[in-house]
Amino acid sequence: MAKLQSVRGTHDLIGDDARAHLAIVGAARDVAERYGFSPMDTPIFEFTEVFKRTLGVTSDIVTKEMYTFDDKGGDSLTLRPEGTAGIARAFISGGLQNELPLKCFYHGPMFRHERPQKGRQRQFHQFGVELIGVSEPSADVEVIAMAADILDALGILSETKLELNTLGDAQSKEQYRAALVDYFSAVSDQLSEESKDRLVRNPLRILDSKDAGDRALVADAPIFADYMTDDAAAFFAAVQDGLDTVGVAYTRNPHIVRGLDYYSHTAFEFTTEALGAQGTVLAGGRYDGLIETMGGPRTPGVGWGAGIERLAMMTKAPSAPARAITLVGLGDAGEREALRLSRELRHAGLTIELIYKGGIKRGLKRADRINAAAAVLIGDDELAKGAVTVRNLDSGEQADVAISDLKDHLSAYS
RNA sequence: GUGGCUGUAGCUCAGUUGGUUAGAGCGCCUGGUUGUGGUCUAGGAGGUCGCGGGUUCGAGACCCGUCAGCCACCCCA
Repeated sequence: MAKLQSVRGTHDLIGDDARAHLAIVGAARDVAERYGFSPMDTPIFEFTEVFKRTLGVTSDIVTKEMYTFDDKGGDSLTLRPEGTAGIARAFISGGLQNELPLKCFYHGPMFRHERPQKGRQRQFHQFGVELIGVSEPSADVEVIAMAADILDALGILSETKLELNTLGDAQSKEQYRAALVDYFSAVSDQLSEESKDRLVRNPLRILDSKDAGDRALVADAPIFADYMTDDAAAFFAAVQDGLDTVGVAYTRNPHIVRGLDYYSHTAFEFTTEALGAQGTVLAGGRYDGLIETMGGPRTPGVGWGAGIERLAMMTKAPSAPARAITLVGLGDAGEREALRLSRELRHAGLTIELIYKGGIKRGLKRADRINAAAAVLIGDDELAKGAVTVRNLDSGEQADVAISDLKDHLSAYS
């Protein structure tokens, strides 16, 4: 590191970029609260075991993408790569089992050691929701409908497509997996190198391969529907019926495979063509086995996570903040009065920008640059009369205003 | 982890087959205007040419390495 620079794949959020993130979180939160979800904030690092156990030891995230380190006490800790595991851990260790259903939302930074590209950073931000303790398909429907409402609130729902799939229950999943291994093993010499690897680690992934040769093989592969239990099929039918009922459009995509091992039944992604290769903007599913896997009581759950950076790339520029009024103090007495007035006027609800140094010219120039609505000139001439000069920066008109009337006069600008 | 493209001023970029003191626009600062912004105008500041090594009489340019950015693969939000 020859030069002071940010760590690869990390990014500073400045001004409008930071504003865009806040706007997305704010909009998502408003919708989530209307659905009866409450905020929840868990630590950004956990014992490594929390993620190893839940995400599946074969997943790429665990095997090569986690920021793991030993702390001074010798414990292995990991910066969270996603949000659900921490929530599940808090659910178990925090005694929340008696408050079912638990409906919560969260947002914050996540960390994954991947090669950066468009829509992908090593530190990125997610907004997510979890609904824990409800095994009915209406929970899946509600959580998906909320996602659609949030995208709509952000004005980008029409640019996305909801893709829906089911992974079935544990039994369906296991039988199908075995069938796939049988099928692909017989033709493994025709598979791409990557898919040969997938065959061992995660055969479902082969279904999602972009390799042309793989795709030809996938076309004749066993289909999941033939291996689904009646219960799993009924559940999926109920979810689809529910989405139809609430009016959320979707397309079936049998090749959607969630990357994290804890998913079962419903899996879904909101995708877009607008962001290049990383088109998934919000994704989630049902994870009925997760909490039990972690050592808690058997408790169902469903939720999703959304990439705030990806959403930000799709939303328009955030609405500009309120136009300010600048206070330009001239001379010692004027500067002191400007300082005093700045606080008084802010208390009155006005957006005040104080000019810290320089004369009137510099003050007005700065006022212009920040797109202020008006400038208040406070100098010896004015103070002698107990007044100030208010200049409308759009029209150029000026008015003498008594200091006692200033608050009322300026309120016309906001 | 693999591959392709790219690193020159605060920003966007130009820089000829390697040649003397590295440029432009925007932005910034100062003056024209001793208390009046935007427009105009005159001037000014600002550069380890990402970093390290090599080739050469001579490197911003060519070669190697490295770091970073972008894009794609992988994977994922």
